[in-house]
Amino acid sequence: MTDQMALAQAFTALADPTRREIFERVAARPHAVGELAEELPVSRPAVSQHLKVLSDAGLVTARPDGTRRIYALDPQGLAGLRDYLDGFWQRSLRAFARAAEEHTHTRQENP
Amino acid sequence: MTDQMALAQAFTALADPTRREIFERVAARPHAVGELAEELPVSRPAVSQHLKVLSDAGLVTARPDGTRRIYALDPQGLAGLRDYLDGFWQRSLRAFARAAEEHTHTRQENP
DNA sequence: GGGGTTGGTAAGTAGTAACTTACGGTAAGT
DNA sequence: ACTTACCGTAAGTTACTACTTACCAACCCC
Repeated sequence: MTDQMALAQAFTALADPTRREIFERVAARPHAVGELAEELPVSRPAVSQHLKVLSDAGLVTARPDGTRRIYALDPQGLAGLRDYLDGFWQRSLRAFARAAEEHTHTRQENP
Repeated sequence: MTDQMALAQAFTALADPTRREIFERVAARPHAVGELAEELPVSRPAVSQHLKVLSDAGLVTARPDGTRRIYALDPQGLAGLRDYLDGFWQRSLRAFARAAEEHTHTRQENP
């Protein structure tokens, strides 16, 4: 439930190109808001709003440093996303293997 | 480049709740379009449009069966998504460890 | 071949989301 | 204390997207 919500938020957050760009830069190394705004073709408030979405999705965290706010990656959020995708991946493969097996049986029974 | 495009499409595809629901049902077992439309609170054309997005993202494939079209999961697309996320995860962890190490050195040099 | 399924596409609409400018609020330097 | 730097939020606009109904094409059964 909550995992589903968090996952949906994560996917939604990473769906937007600008936000994914911000996320990747933050993941590479911590960044202040102004730094990101200088490197990107959007205004600083836009970056701020994107960071809020990423933060709500649990993908990044903010650390105050004077008047600046240093945003860094939140490994927990990324780990959760990865774990869910892994589980989903395994479940899908099982279903796939099962379907293939049934298909083989059908073919053996009706060649 | 192309991987980036595909990844963006995959994230965008899975960002929508209805589309993720469709994707999960298709991943569990192959479905026809009408089947999905019956189980979901949206019309059949809506399901068709969602399936087109998922198909363009390389997440599902369609197999004609008479007048019906059976949609099944595309393991390659899911594998690509998983691999990219894994790579991204490892890169991020490395950057994180590096930053932590530098932070430790700083603290040791300036206790 | 006609009637009945099954699905993809076109056109139109309502809701949402990404962006902008403008403003307020907090911390550091002089 | 006053200014300066940095950031988040509010309000408004534009673009996109998810959905609907209507229509058309392809395939199976009689």
